[in-house]
Amino acid sequence: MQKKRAYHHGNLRPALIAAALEVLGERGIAGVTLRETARRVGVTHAAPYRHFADKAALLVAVSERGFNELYEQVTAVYAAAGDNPRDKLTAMARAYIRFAMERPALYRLMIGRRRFEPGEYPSHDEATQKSLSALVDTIRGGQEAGLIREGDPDKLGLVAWASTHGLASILIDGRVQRSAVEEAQELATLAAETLWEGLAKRD
Amino acid sequence: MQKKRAYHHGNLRPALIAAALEVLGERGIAGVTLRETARRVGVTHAAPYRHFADKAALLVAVSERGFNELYEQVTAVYAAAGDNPRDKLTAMARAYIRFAMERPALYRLMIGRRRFEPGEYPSHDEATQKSLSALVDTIRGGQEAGLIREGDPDKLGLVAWASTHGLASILIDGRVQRSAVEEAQELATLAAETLWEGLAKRD
DNA sequence: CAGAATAAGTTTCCCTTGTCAACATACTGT
DNA sequence: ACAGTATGTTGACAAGGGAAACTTATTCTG
Repeated sequence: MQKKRAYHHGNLRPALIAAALEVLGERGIAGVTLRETARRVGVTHAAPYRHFADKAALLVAVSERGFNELYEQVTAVYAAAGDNPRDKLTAMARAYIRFAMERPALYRLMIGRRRFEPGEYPSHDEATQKSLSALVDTIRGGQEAGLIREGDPDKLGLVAWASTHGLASILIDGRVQRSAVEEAQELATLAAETLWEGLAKRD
Repeated sequence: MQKKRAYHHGNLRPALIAAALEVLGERGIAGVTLRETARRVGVTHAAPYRHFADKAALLVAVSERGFNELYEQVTAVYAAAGDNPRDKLTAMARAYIRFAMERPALYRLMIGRRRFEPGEYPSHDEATQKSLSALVDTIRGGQEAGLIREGDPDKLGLVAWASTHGLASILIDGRVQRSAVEEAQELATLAAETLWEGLAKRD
């Protein structure tokens, strides 16, 4: 069944998302073009409009997939790490940084200036939220265990996320030389530990 | 002298930078177009090429200006804050966040994916470095005063910068509701204090 | 099972943009 | 004055996003 690809592709939407992801990896975010994406799937440049309102919608879909993958990776290490909130935090930071380092363009797409109003793509919002929940959970857990100081867990979570995201962002944008994944992991650990100390409850 | 604008503009280069900065503020980074910029200055669409190799070069020039302004604002509060490194750090973080909140598109341009190879625009590299020096200086100062733990000041500075930049980035990309400048300042303070605690030397 | 809807692609067009080449004009130094 | 050089202008091109009109498959009804 050589899938001669009749008039109808069959499942163009996911195919487009995959192709866009591919282009994203090869040429970066500015290199993602509706036409090139369509080309790769073997369809004309206007075909995508049957599945996405516009280019932004396609990018949002790609971004959403990215968040889902990030979620999986982060929760995996979250579960694998011991009960110690500190270890969980460090493990998550490392996984987060690793994700960003391995797929910089995707990460930038996900985290960069949002291309839509909140509520416009509910499933994307949801995927974003999910990805961050483990972090806030950890902080809440640390507070309950008396290890982390009092304070709105959402705000503390924001601070925690910010420091990790900031490091990822700086690393992938090459504003710093040490951009090898391994060294990045060290820095992730350093940042996570610094963060933990900063959040810790003082006796 | 109505500056009928003869054939020669006179100082097109700075005018273009200013115009681009204006467009950047109004329409965001994607809205900055060579043609629109030229239009605002009252010059034809190809004129900019006499002063900038391409669009990227213009954006780099704008970014450089941004870094110089950031530098001024940060060093101003750095100097104004007392001798206490902790206060200096907090003041700088607040100034940094304020800058980003007030000119989000410019900040994104400055800090986003770099559009050139290191060394390609030396003066830009320099402006970037300068802007961050105060931060590393503060950390070094804190170490000398025995307030901050040992460790490579550059690495600690990177962590410090990361947490501030991360917060700025999250705030301006609207991934969080509280985006008013005032509330952002509170978060900046929280982040800076957390950071300080994380960096502090334990007895 | 025959149509009629409808979904999914395709062709054509249009407009904007970045960039380049060829041409025009103002300034500068001699 | 005038050649040479900056600095602008015109015109052309290709690539992209997007819209409209047209074409095929699929699917749903009676």
